Amino acid sequence: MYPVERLGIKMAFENLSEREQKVLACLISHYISSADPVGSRAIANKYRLGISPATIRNTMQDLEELGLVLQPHTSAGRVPTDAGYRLFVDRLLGSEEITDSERKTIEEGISSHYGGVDAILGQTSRVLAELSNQLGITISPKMDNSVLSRIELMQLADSKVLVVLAFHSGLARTILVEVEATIGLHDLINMSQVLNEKLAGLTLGHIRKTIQERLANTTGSPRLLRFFIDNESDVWNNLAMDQLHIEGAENLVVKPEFSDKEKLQEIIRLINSPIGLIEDIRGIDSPDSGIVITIGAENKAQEIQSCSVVSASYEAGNTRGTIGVIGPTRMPYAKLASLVKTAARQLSRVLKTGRQ
Amino acid sequence: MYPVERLGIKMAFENLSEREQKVLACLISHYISSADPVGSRAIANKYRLGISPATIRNTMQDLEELGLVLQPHTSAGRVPTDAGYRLFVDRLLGSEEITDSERKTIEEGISSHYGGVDAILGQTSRVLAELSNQLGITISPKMDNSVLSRIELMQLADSKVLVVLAFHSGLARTILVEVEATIGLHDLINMSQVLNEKLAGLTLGHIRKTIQERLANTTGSPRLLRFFIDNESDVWNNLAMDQLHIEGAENLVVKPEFSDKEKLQEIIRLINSPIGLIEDIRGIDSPDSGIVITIGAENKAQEIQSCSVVSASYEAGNTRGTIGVIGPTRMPYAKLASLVKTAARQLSRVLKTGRQ
DNA sequence: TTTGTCACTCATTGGCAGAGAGTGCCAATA
DNA sequence: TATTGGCACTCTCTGCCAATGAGTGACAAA
Repeated sequence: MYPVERLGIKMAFENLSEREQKVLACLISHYISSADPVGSRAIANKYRLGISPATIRNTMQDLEELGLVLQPHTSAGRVPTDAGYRLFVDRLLGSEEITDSERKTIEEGISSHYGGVDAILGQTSRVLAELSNQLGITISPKMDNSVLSRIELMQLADSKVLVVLAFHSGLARTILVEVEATIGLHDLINMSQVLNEKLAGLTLGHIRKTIQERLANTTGSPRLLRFFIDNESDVWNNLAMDQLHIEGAENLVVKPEFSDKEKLQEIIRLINSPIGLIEDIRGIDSPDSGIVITIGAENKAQEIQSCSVVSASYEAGNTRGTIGVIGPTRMPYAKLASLVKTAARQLSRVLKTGRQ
Repeated sequence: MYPVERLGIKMAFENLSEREQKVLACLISHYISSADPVGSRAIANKYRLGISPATIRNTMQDLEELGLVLQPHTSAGRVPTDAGYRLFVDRLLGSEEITDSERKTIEEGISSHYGGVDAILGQTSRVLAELSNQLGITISPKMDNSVLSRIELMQLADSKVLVVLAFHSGLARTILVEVEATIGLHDLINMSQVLNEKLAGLTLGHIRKTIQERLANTTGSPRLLRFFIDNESDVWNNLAMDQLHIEGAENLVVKPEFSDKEKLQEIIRLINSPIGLIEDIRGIDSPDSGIVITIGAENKAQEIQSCSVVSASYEAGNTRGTIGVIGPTRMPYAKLASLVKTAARQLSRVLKTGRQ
């Protein structure tokens, strides 16, 4: 309640006895695979800690007072709380290397693709979902920091112009614009050149803010220019929206945490229109590109407050993106951490070597 | 079993008495909204047919002998069979107009978008899912029949070339190709021009078959040419693969037909990698662009044999695509038929008027 | 041919007892 | 003083049984 008390609890976290740590670790390990409340006897039998169930019971009572575990009901075993997972992840988590076959799947799955960065990200989220048995997510390189490398205009049949924007990060986006009439080839090339001169080399964020002045005295197709300049068309804001790929909904269906249909429906709805989720996950980027784990209620998005997110960032040109997995808080953190880390590294490598 | 018998049953279908038709129609209507086996009393009470429950029971026995309904167990009401739905759809289906608000949603949801045809199709499947409360699906215009309107090469940083292909149907696709080194601007323009001369105006199917001869004596970047010509790179086959958008998985979660988790998982897996589904749904295109309904086991794909598909085709340039909804056989066919029909019309209109 | 009635079937529900898992507490122990 | 074994207690889960109720099939009457 009061800061002082919270501090007290914090101190207790630090001062957990060896035994309490061990019991907590065993309990969580066991719970992660069983999904059932863990009793003292189960721990005593499965892990040879050299202490009796009665002692474990006493220890578990202490852990419960610290808010690290809880009992669903009086005569049940214990289940970790968010705080328990937090402590486990921060201080008790061993490293668990991925297998050779998993590494191979990552290297083969996350590889150059003529579909470009978008296709690679799609594949990455599929690989993450498959290997983690959770939701696999990828967020495109932060568009606002992406440097526009080229902009090209292409006349289609009728009165349509296809605008192709290529970014240093390797991303390419196309936009279809309706213009007044067929623009002459010469005019189009001319306009392309001017646009490149005025916009190429700038970040999208920069372009968004200064587009009006930059294109103020430009000549060319009025409708095309208006499309670029008018706030109403909202092109630049839309371009700046990062893309999110989520795969693996089928993995959640069979998890006991989602046996409640309402809950399952809610999260599937979130997957299909993940508005807001991007900022939430991005917000937890670590500066040193390490693994970031947010647990349960630590997540801002309402819908995933009983889930955890294991994420890492990757490099793409001069900007970064984020990948990760989402699943119930009961997840194999150590394993997923090394999975996500390996995948992020592989993704950075693929995007860097230009093998894409 | 034998053709003769099948014919017998067919004849019986044709010769259903007025009363049998009415009872079947009532039974199906009721079952569609209740999802519970329908008893004779329920029909007698809800629909004023002027006959007693006992008579209805007799009629239902006849319908069961014809294979149009069945009893899950002895003391239960009746449930329609695939054949029952088939007959209902073919001969008893009234038309049910969509509401004004639904029409409005369709017209606003399926509208021009600077994301091009792909974005419009994505929106269409979302609108279909939302209004139908089932899965909404769209299949891109048949690529093999799509006429290539322009092909453009664009030098990116490093040794990458972005190939942009625009089709008459309004679709645009980009491909990233790794080349030996930076190609001079002049060479690139030159190559673009040659490619356009040799390929523009042809269907993708035509290009696939004749690409080797067509580009045989072309000069330009060897790696780029090899990419286009080599069977190994498989570009053209991949380009020819139609895109499928499916939305609305959240709608299925709460349907009693998918209370079995295995079943739900199976269909969500299908949604995420719908290999084969495209051909199945395409295969049922009607020539006259009307509504096509396939029921239960009529579907080829194993995973949707307890589902029905309501589909219609739309026009895009000089080729066609398909849209529709998928859901359990227990679906409001009349309503969905007019929904899909309206959506297909709107989609054709949007793609035609060049407002995209 | 239609209808009312009656016996019969079968899924569902609620109550209840017993089993089992697990705890908290306490006294004995090392 | 920390640990342990024992024991009473709590709570869930399962199976069983009877009652309920929806629905049918069959048959005789209208």
